[in-house]
Amino acid sequence: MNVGEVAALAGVTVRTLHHYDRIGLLSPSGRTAAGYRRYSAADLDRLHQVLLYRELGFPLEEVATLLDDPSADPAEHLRRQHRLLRDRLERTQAMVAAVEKEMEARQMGISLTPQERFEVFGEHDPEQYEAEVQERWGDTDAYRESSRRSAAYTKEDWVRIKAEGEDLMERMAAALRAGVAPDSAQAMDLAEEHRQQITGNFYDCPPEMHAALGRMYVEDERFTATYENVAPGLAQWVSTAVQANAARQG
Amino acid sequence: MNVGEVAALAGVTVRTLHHYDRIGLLSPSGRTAAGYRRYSAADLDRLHQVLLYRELGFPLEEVATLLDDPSADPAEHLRRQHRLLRDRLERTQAMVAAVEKEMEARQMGISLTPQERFEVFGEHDPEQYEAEVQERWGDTDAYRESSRRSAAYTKEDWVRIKAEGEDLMERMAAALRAGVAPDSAQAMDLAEEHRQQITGNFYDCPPEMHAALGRMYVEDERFTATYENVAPGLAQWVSTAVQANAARQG
DNA sequence: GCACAGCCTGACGTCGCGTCAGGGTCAAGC
DNA sequence: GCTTGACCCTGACGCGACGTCAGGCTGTGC
Repeated sequence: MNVGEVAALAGVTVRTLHHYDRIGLLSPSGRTAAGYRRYSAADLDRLHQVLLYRELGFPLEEVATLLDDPSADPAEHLRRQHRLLRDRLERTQAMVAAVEKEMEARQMGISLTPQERFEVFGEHDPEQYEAEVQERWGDTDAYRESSRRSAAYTKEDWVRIKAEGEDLMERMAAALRAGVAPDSAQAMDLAEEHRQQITGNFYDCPPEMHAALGRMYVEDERFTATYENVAPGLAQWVSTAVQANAARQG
Repeated sequence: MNVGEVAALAGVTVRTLHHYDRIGLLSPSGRTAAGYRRYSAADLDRLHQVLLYRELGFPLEEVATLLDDPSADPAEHLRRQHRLLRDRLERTQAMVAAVEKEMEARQMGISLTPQERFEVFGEHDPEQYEAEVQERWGDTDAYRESSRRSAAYTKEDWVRIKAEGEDLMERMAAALRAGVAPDSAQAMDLAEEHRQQITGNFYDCPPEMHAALGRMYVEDERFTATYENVAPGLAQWVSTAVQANAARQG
């Protein structure tokens, strides 16, 4: 195959292939009399490896040493790629969860600390800056309160959404006080309404995602506090209802 | 907060913050008398947004226009980030699946086409090279079908498929050890079962294609090794049986 | 008052290509 | 046999997003 064909097949530019040739990362196994690059099936194979490692963030020089390592058979590359991809999957999931948490926090009128927000980036020691931040941003509650107000009163939409959320939470609290079991149909309906509210106002939230969110309500003290503030035991009640609803749907 | 502290908190270098200041992407809201950069909570907020969009592959200039767009409220950024992250999640999952597919294929002695391997990269026009693929790699429909079916496979499917394959191989080895002739009806039945297995699990494999596959078992050392590992002489035995079966059917 | 960590502003280097410029090649059609 | 247009070649410069000094000012603890 010629460069153009390979480029189109692999989804890269011709210039990229030229570059890889120049730096010795991927030199086509043949040339025509006129000097045209000719790529063999083995070359395509190598290109595939190159692109995978590149996608995983390796600098090209490192990719070359990896692929030229004679002690590494293809299966080893597959295993490594698999491991790295799964790492990445985990990280992306963590980031998705972080964004969802932030959305949820906004809806509930609480604001996360900078530490929480940056948690998903780089693996620094979470303890390290905690004291300092406390000192600088003052009492975290006050800081949150100020953020809450500014966030709550800027947009009208926001007010409506928040009102809907509070209305639902009130009805959930009422159900709890009335002794409705969290795994009853009525509780699950309320949970489903909660899911619909998220889906309608924020992002598509399938049942499993909702279940994960529900777990957060009891695991994260700030969410717990918000619910407990409305009615004691509500966090656990909602969490159970949400998960029961997810199980019902799944 | 000073640059160094912000840098440590956010997991970036001081130089990066200098850079963001220089290009006007993130200028700290204050400076000390000595010219030290001082970052406020709002600056951290913006930095967080910047890092998220950067992670998602946006060039910095575009990040600036996104964040400076007065018509986009925070919730809109969250929704966009959420959408993009979920896209990325899907893509990564597809890549993981592709690597797993390659691993399983290797173990089963089936090798994938370059097209299948590159599928996960860039969204090139699938029609574009169809003719060429047809010419070079054989029947397109068969390969497309293979991709289609494989795409839907879960991990359990793979386990099952692999187990079926191993079971059949074991019975073939037993037949070989029992002295069953490779061109006997019994051997041909086993070969036919092999063909059905491919057709059921991967792609429609008519007898002629199966015969070609059979030839590969002795011609390609990778396939040969897989079979010979189970029982000496098995590669040749299977190859003969497969071709006898194809002749019987044709 | 001094050591030493931390901050500043240039300014040049690097990586992974993008993007011309200037020129040869190849298959098709007239 | 000649043109046309798509494709290929090799420089060579440009660019984005920083890394990495260099040379000098600042702020804090002993």
